[in-house]
Amino acid sequence: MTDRRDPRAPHLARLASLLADETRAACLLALLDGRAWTAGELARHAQVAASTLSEHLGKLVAGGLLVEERQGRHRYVRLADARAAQLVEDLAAYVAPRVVVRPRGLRQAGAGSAMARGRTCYDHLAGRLGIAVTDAFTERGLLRQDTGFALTDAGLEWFDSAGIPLERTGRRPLARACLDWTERRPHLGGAAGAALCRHALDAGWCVRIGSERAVKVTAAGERALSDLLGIRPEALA
Amino acid sequence: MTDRRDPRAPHLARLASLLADETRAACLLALLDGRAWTAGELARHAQVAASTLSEHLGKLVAGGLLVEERQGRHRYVRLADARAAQLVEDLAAYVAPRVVVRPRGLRQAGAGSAMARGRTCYDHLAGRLGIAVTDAFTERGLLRQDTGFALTDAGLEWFDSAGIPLERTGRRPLARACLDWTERRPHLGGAAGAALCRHALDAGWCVRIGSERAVKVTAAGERALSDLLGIRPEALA
DNA sequence: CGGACACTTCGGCGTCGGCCGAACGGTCAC
DNA sequence: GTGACCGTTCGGCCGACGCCGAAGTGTCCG
Repeated sequence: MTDRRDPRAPHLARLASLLADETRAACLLALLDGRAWTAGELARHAQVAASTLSEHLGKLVAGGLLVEERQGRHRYVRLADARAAQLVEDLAAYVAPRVVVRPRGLRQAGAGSAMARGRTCYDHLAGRLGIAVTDAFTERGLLRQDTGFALTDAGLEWFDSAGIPLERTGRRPLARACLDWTERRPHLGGAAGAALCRHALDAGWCVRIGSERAVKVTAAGERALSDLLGIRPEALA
Repeated sequence: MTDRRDPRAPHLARLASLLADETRAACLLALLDGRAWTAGELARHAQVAASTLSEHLGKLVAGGLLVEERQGRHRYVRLADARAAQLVEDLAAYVAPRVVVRPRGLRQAGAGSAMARGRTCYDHLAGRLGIAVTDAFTERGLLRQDTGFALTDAGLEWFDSAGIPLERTGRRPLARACLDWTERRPHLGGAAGAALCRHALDAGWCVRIGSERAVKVTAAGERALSDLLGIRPEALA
């Protein structure tokens, strides 16, 4: 009979109120690409006055969801850390089923379909590329999804033999399921997903397209993915 | 250069706004025990007028986070499903580090310490009891936490030999890490955690204390946990 | 030094939403 | 039926907040 409110309630409400505004939500979703945006870019993206956005950024930074970096007359902001990104992802995944499925005309949009082919999701790979990698991991017994979500011993060896170092620092789990928005299936996130994505960009397996979060697999990338994971180029088309 | 807001933004903001009120947050946290509360119980718990709470419940039900069940002059509400519970858990876990650690006097509160010993977290076990079970699973190679969070083959066999059926229906993962609020460590959630908790209550391994979410391990429960998982009674004290 | 630019601060406007008490309607017990 | 009880609806109050444009501060460049 403790008819006392939970002490977490005020904190929970304050956190949620940060996300409870459509403009701030749009900013956070945009920042899910993991890169740093200037205040001006975000203002244009969200279609509000610069003054309005400045106040929003103040709240998000004060609330700890974003961190800022001042360079000259620019204010760069990005998601504070993997936890913050995970939070936004979780919320977005919850509402994903309610978002209308985009009608895909055959000749639909180059920009949208590039994003659907491959993109980054904070610091790991997503889109058809992310799913193809996750499927390949699972089929080859490197990743176990049937009883949870974890790398297998063979998976650890794969990273080792591929020369991709896994940082087991901090409390971030090695493997974590991240629900893919366009594919509606989980892909590989966590420290392993981040390491793989970093290596893929460093080694030239894929490159960023324009200033957006979309990525494109290179010819070298197709060879590497085929050799190391048995992924056929068609799976990425 | 798509300076178009993400279509998920409005949905995300509306979902977050449901959690962005302190009174509603207190209700959702209370409902995390997985049971159904009447509107009156919640009003007393949250310390607001019945009329105020009625409106809050209307919003939470309309938003799909709660489901209601009318019985005579009572309106029972509970969390809609495991996804909704997971959502509240995720948010609460995010703010957990900011919640002041309760000063534990030696002779501190019977009610609080009973909750710390063992409780339900939506539909699985939490508190020291939940942690003890999770640790035992991990030490005995039934659960893998070092590379993610998943049951092992030995874990599947354990459930089988213990006569606890695992429902692999729906998309709910078998094992999922749920951050324990009092212990600050992950415990076993997901379908396997739910099945284990259900069995523990059905088989009389533990019983609910009063009307709260706290549970107490019985003598039979101590024997069963010792025999099946090697958990010493001292670990539960 | 002067002008263009990026961002912030401020004042003011309008809206939204949480809160209550009072009145109402449905349910149960005697 | 009569009264106690639980929940809902309504009206009204008030504070919080998102939005803008205008003015101000600091930075970069020629």
